[in-house]
Amino acid sequence: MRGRHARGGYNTLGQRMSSRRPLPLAAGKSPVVTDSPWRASGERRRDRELKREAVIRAAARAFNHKGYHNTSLDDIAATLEVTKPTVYYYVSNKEQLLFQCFLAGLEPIRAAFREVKDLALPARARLNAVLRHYGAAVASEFGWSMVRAEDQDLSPAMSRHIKALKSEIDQGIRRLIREGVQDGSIEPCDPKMTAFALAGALNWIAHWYREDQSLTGAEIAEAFVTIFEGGLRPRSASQSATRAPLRRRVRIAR
Amino acid sequence: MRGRHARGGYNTLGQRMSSRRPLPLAAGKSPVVTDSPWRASGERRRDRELKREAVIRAAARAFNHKGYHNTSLDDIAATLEVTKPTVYYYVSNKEQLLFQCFLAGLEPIRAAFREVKDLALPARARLNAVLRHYGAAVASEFGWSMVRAEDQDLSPAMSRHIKALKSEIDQGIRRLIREGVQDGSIEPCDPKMTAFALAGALNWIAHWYREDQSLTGAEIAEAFVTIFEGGLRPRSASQSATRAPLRRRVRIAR
DNA sequence: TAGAATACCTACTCATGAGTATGATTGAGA
DNA sequence: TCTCAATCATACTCATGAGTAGGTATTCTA
Repeated sequence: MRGRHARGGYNTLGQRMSSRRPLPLAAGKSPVVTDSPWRASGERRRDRELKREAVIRAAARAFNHKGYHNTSLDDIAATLEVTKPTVYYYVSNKEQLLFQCFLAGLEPIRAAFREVKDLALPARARLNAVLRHYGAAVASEFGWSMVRAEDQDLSPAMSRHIKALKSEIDQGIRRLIREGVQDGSIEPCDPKMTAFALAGALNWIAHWYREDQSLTGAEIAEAFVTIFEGGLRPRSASQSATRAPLRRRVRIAR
Repeated sequence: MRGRHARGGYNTLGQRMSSRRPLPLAAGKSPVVTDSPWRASGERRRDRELKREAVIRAAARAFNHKGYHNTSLDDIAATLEVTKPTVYYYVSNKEQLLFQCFLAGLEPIRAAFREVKDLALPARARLNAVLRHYGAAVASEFGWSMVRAEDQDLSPAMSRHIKALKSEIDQGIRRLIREGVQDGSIEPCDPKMTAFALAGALNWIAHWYREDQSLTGAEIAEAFVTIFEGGLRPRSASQSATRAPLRRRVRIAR
């Protein structure tokens, strides 16, 4: 039932589609909105997988825009210009829908880990590459489903499943950090806390990206990586860090 | 039908608020009072403000535990061992309830800004102090309401209100970063992106803190500040980052 | 001690939305 | 062309939960 989700179908999901009618959410930089495979012509076409993906993508957009609980399956159906039973024809229930969105968003991150696995680079560089993909994924239309979906909304079984997948990513990041500390490319640190900090900063993109799309997800990730790498404390040889000029004790007018 | 909650189950998270006056409740770290003001004795006491705060605290715990949409006002009432109309006697509606939780969580952060305002310290030190309070607030029982509450769940007016309050915090962080860059205590950087990264990492605590309470919120914030300050790239002169040992080279990409 | 104000409860209304039973229609293969 | 499976719609069921109407009990006050 959920067999073919990750095989090769979703790598195109996050990026390009075309449309004629502007949908509620303006999907960012790339001038894109989807049109449903239904609207195309009067005929009833048989493209099960294509339509199924369209349903998932429409759901992702709706969740991203209104949240999971404020999105009804009637809404999603209306977006696609079909009716609710049609949606249920392609997906078993709302929870599955959210889960599929989650998987679609997660896949590029897992791909990034695989891609980086055998690269002849210090671990910090490999970590950075993963983080860039991570940021792009979180800023994608599936970002909400990956990041903001609450495990309380899911059945226990599915909650466990999602937690396992998230944990896999988390462990991957920690592992890269550990390797970096070992090969000297990363300053010694607590891998667990560092992973939390990095992933948190990136995950949070899903909370504000809709408001401010002046940068792409990858660009944001790039900026974050720069910040994390350098650190806030000045690196200049002057060592002004510990002896920065003190302020005068005055109130500064706002 | 949702099962009833155990009566004394939430003690470990409990926090006491300064039961003073109509002042908003704060997410301090003082020890516990879990009992609802109702079940104390058979008599019907008249402590409107105290009871109101108990309602808000119970709501915060429930939201934190099950999410906003999965928490009914009947649930909250059951926790307090009263009925739903009693809850409505103290708060006008569910949205207000969430808003009050939000305010309760936010207050300590605003207080931290005020507290730090006139300190004779470099801006980086003042920023760190704020971030520590920030982390503690996010890990408090009001953390969920501050961080994970979706603006889609709120009326437009209230959404604007909350956004304004959040923006105030954001601007405060950016300001401290700018000051730090000017007084030389912070490495030159983009204040906006840096603020996003810092706040994001800290906000994310609200997503995982329930699962892992091995550290207090302040301790987590402390660890994060250390990471942020130092940066990932090694500072020791001996270990040049760009010259870290390469792994076996299998493939070169990107 | 008799109102009056406060505090609380029982028992509703009503809207929403997930999910389905059932039947109609269409496309593809024979 | 004829059939059957795939596709899709109409029109429901049913559970949940926000919010309320109206009454009861308790405490305060004059």
